[in-house]
Amino acid sequence: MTKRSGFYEQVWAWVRGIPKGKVVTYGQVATALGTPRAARAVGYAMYSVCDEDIPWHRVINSKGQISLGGQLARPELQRQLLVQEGVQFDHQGRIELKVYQWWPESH
DNA sequence: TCGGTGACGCGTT
DNA sequence: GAACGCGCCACCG
Repeated sequence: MTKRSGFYEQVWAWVRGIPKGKVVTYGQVATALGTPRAARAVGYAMYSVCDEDIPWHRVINSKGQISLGGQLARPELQRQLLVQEGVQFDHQGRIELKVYQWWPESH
């Protein structure tokens, strides 16, 4: 299966392991995969994702806010999905990373 | 093979 | 604290 050929597969697999009610940053995923500088590639992977099994909405930027801007899905959709899982936003529409950020080694 | 693109991150102003 | 610019890595044509 030529699956490992895609860096995306690794990203999707890692993102799939994010527990409900928690969020992670692009740079964090890149770091977990061994490429802290590949945050952009991670964002690209999210753009390419089309599986509903992947909690792409749990991946946000280091600023704790949603960027997006494409037709794929509006920021309000991601915000709604996160709120539906119990994640709360500030008045500026930002997420408290120190509260909701999840670390696989942080257990 | 090469260039352009993109849901980012960090440093500086 | 916010905004701007450069650099980073991976994928597509």
